[in-house]
Amino acid sequence: MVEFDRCGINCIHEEAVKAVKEVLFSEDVAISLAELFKALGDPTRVKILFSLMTRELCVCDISAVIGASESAVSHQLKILRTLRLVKYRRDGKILYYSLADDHVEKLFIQGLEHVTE
Amino acid sequence: MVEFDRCGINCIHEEAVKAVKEVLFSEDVAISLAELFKALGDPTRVKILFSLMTRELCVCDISAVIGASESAVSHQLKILRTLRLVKYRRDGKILYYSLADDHVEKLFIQGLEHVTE
DNA sequence: AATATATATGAATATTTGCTCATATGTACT
DNA sequence: AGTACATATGAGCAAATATTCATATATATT
Repeated sequence: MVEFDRCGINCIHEEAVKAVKEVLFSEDVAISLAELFKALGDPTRVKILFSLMTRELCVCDISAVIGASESAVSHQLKILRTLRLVKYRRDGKILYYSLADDHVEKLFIQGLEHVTE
Repeated sequence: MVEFDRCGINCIHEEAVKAVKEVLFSEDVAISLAELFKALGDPTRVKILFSLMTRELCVCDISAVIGASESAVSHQLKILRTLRLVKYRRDGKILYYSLADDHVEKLFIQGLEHVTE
């Protein structure tokens, strides 16, 4: 077994590093989690999602509510769709967007708990 | 009162827009929330935080566990510190980092629920 | 004081990202 | 078929970001 001695005796805690590494999830999971949080990590997307917590809305409504161009909203909605955070139904020319499930709400509640503390 | 008619009758749902706007949190809260999630939205920081879920670790340990340079880890730790996601205690030359509270764990659990579904 | 070590910080750089503008797609209506 | 409208998409650009490298700071040891 290779000794870990890049730092002095007191720095690298060999057992700790090994123990943590054993528990560590896969690289893939880390990346997926980061992607999810990154999607939530933009003011425009936060506002879109928060708007949708109230009720389903079309792109045009969202644009009016949050004060962003329809194109910008559409681009952001694509990201949220890809991550299955929102879904939509079509009614004629209009697409009504809504939250895909209750995960976003739960994450927002947890997040707000941290932010407003 | 100003009529909202940028789109045709069927597009902008005036009552919906007004109702949602009334409920909408402040711009500041949206930005704070986005900042929090953005901090969680990077693979390196996800790995750092996940490592710390196991036990407290020094910078050097974290670097070894996640396979990133100590400088990179230190830079990311600064961001996590600023957002009060991690704290540290000093023991001589070594700084031991740990999670600031249980918010991160809760957010990760919620996030994983969405990702692994 | 001088040296070594653990970590922090600043500058520089390459990549990513969010927006705008122009254009395309899909649906409804005539 | 042709027009209008709601939304999507692609290219281009400015701003943000994560890393590396060099240097600074803080603590311990001699």
